[in-house]
Order: sequence, then C-alpha cells, then structure tokens
Amino acid sequence: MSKGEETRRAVLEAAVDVAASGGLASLTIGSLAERTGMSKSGLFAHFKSKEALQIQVLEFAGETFVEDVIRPALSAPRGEKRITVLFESWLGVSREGGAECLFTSAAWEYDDQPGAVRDRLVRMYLDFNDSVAQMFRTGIAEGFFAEDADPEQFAHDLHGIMLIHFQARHLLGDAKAEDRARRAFTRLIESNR
Amino acid sequence: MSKGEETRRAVLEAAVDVAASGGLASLTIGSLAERTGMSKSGLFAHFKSKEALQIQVLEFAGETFVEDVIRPALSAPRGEKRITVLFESWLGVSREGGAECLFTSAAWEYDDQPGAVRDRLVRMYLDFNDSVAQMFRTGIAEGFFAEDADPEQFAHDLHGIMLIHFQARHLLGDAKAEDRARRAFTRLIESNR
DNA sequence: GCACACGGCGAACGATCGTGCTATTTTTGG
DNA sequence: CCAAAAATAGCACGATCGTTCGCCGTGTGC
Repeated sequence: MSKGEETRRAVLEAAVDVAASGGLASLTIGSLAERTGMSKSGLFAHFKSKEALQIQVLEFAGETFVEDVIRPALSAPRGEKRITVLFESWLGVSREGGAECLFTSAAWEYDDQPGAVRDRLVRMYLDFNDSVAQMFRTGIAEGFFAEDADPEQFAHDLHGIMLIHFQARHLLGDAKAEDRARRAFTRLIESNR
Repeated sequence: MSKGEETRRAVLEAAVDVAASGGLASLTIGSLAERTGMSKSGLFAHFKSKEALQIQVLEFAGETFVEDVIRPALSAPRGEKRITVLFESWLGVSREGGAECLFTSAAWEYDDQPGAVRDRLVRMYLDFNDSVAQMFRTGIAEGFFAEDADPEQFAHDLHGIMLIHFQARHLLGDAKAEDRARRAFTRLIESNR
C-alpha cells in the first residue's frame, strides 16, 4: 500500500469515528486534521472536496458493514440459520455503534438534501435491502419460511426492529434493548414460518 | 399574545422547518434570521443561546406532535380503536415530515452527545413511550389484547415500524411504504390479540 | 546525477458561525 | 399621552469553516 493510500485509510478510519457520533455533516476538515495529526491542507489534498470525503467515508463504512454483517451471514447455512446470523451480527455491530450508527444518522440527515451523498446513501440502502430479501427468498425456497411470505416486507420489518433497537440502546440506554430486539425478531420469524 | 411571544413563535415555526430537513444542528442564527426577515442580534435576543433555541424548538415540535398524534388517539374509544387512531395519525404526520422528522433525526444526532438537548430529547421519548404503553395497557384491560401481552414491548415494536416507514418513505421514496407499514402494524396487532 | 511526481505543510482568502455590546425603534401600562 | 419597558437593529469580535496556492522534502525512474 502506497504512503498516500495508507494515510487516506487512516483518515477515513478517524472520520468514521467522528461521523458515527456526530453525523456525517459534523465532519470538518479541521477537526479531522487535528485528530490525525496532519495539517488541514495536507489532509484536504487527499480528497478534492468535503463532499468527496463524505462519500468516501460512506463507502469505507459500507465495506466495514458488509464485512461484519453480510459476510458472516453468507457464510452461514442457507435459510433460517443465515437470517439469524445476519440478525445477530447486526446486533453485534450496533452494540459498538460504528458504521451502523453512521448509516442511520446519515439516513435522516440526508433524506431531504439532494446531492451525491444522498444518492450514494440511497443506493447502499437499496442494495442492502435486496441482500436481505434475497437471503429470505432463499429461505423460502429451502422450505424454512412460508411460500407466500414477502421477502421485501421481511427486509423492511427486520430493518425496523434494528432501527428501534439502535435508538433504545444508544439514545435511551435501555438495558432491555437487546432482549426486546430478540423478542421482536423471534416473532417476526415465527409469523413468516 | 404579546409581540415578543408572537415573533418567538414565528421563529420557532421556521426553525422546525429548517431543522426537519437539515437536523437540529443545522440550525444557524444567521439563516434563521434571514428566513424570518430579522437581524441576527434581534432574533438572538429571544433565545439566550443556541442551545436554548434548540431546546425550545424541540419543545415546540413536541407540542405539535402531541396535538396531532397523541390527542386524536386519546379522543378515540379505548382499546384497539385508540391504538389504530394513534397509528394512523402518526402515519399522517410522518407523511408531511415536520416534527416527526425532527425528532427522529435528533435522536441520532444526539445519541452520543451529552448535554441539555439530549436530556430533553430522551425525556420526551420516554414520555411518549409511556403514553403508548399506557394506551396498550388500557386495551388489555378492556379485553382487546392478550392478558400476557407486554405493553412496553408493543410500544417498542410500533416505534420500529414507524422508524422504518419514515426511512422507506422519505429516504428511499418507496411508493409502497405506507402499505408496508400497515401490513406490519396489522401483524403486530394480531400477534398481541 | 537530475528532473520529476508525490505527500505534506503554512499561510491566507472570504464566508459564516455564535455571541456580546450599544443604540434605536416599537410596544405597553398607567 | 408619556414614560418605562420590551423588541429589534447595527456593528464588531474571535473562531472556524472549506478551499486555494505556493513551497519543500523525499524518494524514483531515466
């Protein structure tokens, strides 16, 4: 890895941290430079604009999320087991709150602000929904779920469980948050069996 | 209503609009002043600090939400009907995306930033959850829901449906968003019957 | 051995931020 | 109607924002 690429990664790692707790919009070149021990201009040179930085942060976080959530699920046996691994991995990353927190806050930050960042974000969400729906579809084909179950609806409902879980855990500090999420998940699975 | 109170309200109305699309943190005294045709200092004098402004915006939006969602529900007959009215009213305000959008984005903006704004936000969420749980509890007492159903879990699950609905509608622009929300709601009700 | 690209720094820019001060205008109560 | 009080404006401040430009050290290919 070239020196430039090495610094770029280091900056992006710091940026995900910052953006995860304050939102994508709270990313500032200055604070990011201080955090990484670089000069503003030196850091800025790696990204041609702030918007480009934000998009790269999004993509970097996306890779992390795929690695930590999607990949474990795809490594698990098809059907219900795979869905369960997806759910548990998702719970796992939401526990630490890195990429997951970034995506969710970005979803509300940019849901009304057109531009390249929003477009990129929407595409990532759609791709992810498709992945989840596809896993569920496979589960139907393998006989784990009802023939007439709706994969997109399942992806939708599962996502809802994760959203409220994240809020319960991080905003409200609810000690029972994970328990509630599991109960909701169990019922969702059962009603699709 | 005194002149001061009148302008204060006008400012807060504009502020809710701004904050609903860009987040609470995107509120700036300058842009708010321009939007309301006032001078920065004139506007600032109404709120002793930006943090105070943010909290007042939160409270103002809270009153709107109570008026548009809680009150209609409490005016409906106890039990399942009341919960349904709550859900439909909630869908209604989320359609326009004012206070609702503000609260949700604020939840993720401040979930990791201690301070008065966060504290106020948490309290509002807890109060709202209690209200929903209480409506459900009444529904149990009236025989609409299962005796062993969990009111807090119901409030939790319902909130999850609304969160993903809001995302589906506003970020993804999903035409079927409302349909999906209703389906999830129906299933939630049925599984608690 | 030398030109050259690359990574990074320092300084500066115009803009905007939140927030004080001091006037000045407008509203209000008696 | 008049004085007290409240509402608003004007201006300035230090800080920080994103961005640009010119410079410098360091290693690399020719």
